Amino acid sequence: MSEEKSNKKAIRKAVLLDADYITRKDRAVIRLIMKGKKMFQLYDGNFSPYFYLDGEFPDNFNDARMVGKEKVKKIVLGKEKEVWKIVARHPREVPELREAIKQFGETYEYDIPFAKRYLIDKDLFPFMELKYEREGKKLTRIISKTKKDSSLKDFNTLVFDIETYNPQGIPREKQDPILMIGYEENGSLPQKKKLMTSKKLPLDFIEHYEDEKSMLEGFTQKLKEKDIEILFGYNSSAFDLPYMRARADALKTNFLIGRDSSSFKIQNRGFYTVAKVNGRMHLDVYPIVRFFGIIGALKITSFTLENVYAEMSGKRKMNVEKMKIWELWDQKPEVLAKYCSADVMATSEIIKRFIPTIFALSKTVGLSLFDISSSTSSLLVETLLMREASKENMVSPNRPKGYDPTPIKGAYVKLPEPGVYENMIVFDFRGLYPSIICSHNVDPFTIDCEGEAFVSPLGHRFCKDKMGLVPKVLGKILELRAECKKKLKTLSRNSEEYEKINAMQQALKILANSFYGYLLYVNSRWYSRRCGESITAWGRYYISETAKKAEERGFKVLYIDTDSLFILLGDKKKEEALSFLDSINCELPGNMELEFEGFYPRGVFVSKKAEEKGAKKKYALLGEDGTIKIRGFELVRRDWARIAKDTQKSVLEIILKEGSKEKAVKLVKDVVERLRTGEVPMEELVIYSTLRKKPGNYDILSPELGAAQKAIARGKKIEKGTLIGYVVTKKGKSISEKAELLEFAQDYDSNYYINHQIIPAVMKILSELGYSEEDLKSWGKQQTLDLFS
DNA sequence: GCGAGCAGCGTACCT
DNA sequence: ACAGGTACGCTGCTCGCG
Repeated sequence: MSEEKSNKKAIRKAVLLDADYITRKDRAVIRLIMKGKKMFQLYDGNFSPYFYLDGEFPDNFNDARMVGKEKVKKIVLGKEKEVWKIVARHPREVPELREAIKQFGETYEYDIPFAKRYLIDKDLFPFMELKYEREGKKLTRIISKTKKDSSLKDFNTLVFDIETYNPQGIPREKQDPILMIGYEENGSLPQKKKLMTSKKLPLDFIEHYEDEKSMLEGFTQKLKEKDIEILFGYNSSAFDLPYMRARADALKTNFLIGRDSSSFKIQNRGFYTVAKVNGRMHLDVYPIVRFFGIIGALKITSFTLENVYAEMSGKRKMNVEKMKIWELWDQKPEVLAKYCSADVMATSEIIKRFIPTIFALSKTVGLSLFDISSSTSSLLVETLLMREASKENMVSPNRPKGYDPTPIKGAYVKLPEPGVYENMIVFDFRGLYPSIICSHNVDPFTIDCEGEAFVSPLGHRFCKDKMGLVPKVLGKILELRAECKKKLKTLSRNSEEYEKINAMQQALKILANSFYGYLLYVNSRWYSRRCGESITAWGRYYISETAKKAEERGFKVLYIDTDSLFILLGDKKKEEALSFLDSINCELPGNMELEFEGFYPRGVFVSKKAEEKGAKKKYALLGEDGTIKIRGFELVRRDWARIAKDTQKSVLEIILKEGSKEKAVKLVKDVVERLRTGEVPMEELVIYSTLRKKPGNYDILSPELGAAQKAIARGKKIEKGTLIGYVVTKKGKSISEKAELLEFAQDYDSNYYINHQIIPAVMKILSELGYSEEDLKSWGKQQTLDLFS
């Protein structure tokens, strides 16, 4: 039976992937990106843009851009009201029409993208399988929808990476050719790894092309032939794709990678620019990895492909000097080929790790994979809330116009007494803020109500009888996550099902943890200072109450930070601490729960620099299995030289595991000696720091800015956001004068590294083990070097 | 004109 | 372009002294 060109009504099934809209005869038509056996498009012309007005029109009001209006009953800012639903002629006219109408009252939901509006109104989510009726390419009716358990393996995927000639260091797209295109289809099957290039190389994965032009054309052809549905790259939106298109232009050919033989469009989305390809999903892994970094799910300091792969897998991938790629091509092209191939492999590994969570987020939130890939956590929460608001017949609130810039009072952090301790137990509240929100019905529209209420320590009242939208949505997320966790226990690790549910669980965790921040984010629709400050006030209340009760039970509370509690076991048994835990949990409201985090035979808290007081957020704990948990120390910071970090780490390990001050001092002495004799390689002396502003916008000349300025003078391109890796050299007075990028540094200032890096990093810890104040002072005043000679 | 002392800029970290 | 709490190095200013 032929499906083509049939104008008869037909019933079909296919999976929804994304939606956007096109304009036909001045009308906006929704375009659904679907996948049956193949990806295709379906059109729905029966949907119009609209927004709401809470106010009254003058009788004679007329506007050609307004094609309809009706009174509807809605819940607006928590109150039931009659408002006007105003239907616009075309989405692009909505802003203008709203301008014309806003004088008559408060307008709402005028800034929701049209396709997003469609998905929300129809309650459609990506990866739903739709059973629908169509006439040709027109969708006439959705008969049913079911959530589909799609994952990466259901798609034809291609991961790619290009290498370019760069005799000037940075490749120039008008003249420097693309040398190779490495790619891999459908996961990491070795036989699917290939490399397109114009040199004939004795490697089994080479696909030879006559020249650069035919290689580019071959790539486009490949996407078509293999019917690629998801195209992955690393930083491909900013580099690979634009470069390929520029080369195609220069070579007078096309770069039409879309299913409809279009090219791609660069979209600016907040932080990131992403390249949108029609009819295929292009997903740039770089912004995805950045997202995981920003929310703290991936704790790394640099987001280069090399570093992400190394940190994620613990393996090192083959690397080459970027500046010398052109030389490799000329002299050792097979090395370059292997490198390119290694980049593809690394990208592919990163995809395996992160894309399942992106799928889970997409299914849960209802944004397409492409949208999720450039999303922020606030957008995720907001989309969830808007969808639920729509179901509850609520109008989504507008973003706040003005706000109080003074921050609200946040978490409680207890000042620790510096010292080395034995036998500590750490408890923490499981999802403290999310559980407070749900257990106390914290919502911008349940606040300050009459009647029964949860009263926050600040006196804000959250009513008990009407559940707010925020706790309702968050509660569902928490419930779903609990179900996932339960199911995971019944599954064997490494199974496909486990992976999928684990990814879902991770996605739900990301979402749950984003609600508190969202409520205080100044551009959020549900912004509420009073909710935010109530949450932290409850947080402070519960953690300090718990500490108080621990003290009453005879435990010494060493340290508290936000939701975690460090207690000293003293002469008590572990069981006693655990029964204390139970007693706390009996009294906690709702889904709040204190958890046993761990037992630590030994731990160290240090004092603040140049002060007797303890330092907060800086400690090291030795676990029962011998692992050491380190927080806040210089050694976890990227703006300290590796030599200092490594030394500090060794000192910590010696102190915690062996308790030997002498051994630690000996080690420090050796390092100082190596520094003094110039044996330490430059790489261990690099200090990394980001220029968060434009180089010209600083009031103060910091070392990293000094290094950057000198590099700029030598023709390097350095802009806002660049990570500067510098070495402190001998030349100059101030540190900023001495600082040079690693690549330009000729020598290093051993005095600086000894007195400003090694000594401060280790003295803190050593001083907790018997170094007296006198020792400390004499270290500071005397020639530091003498002490070590 | 110069060094000591200090405030505040700036970054990265913790939960 | 999700929050607030915190440490701390460095710069560049003020101040006191000469």
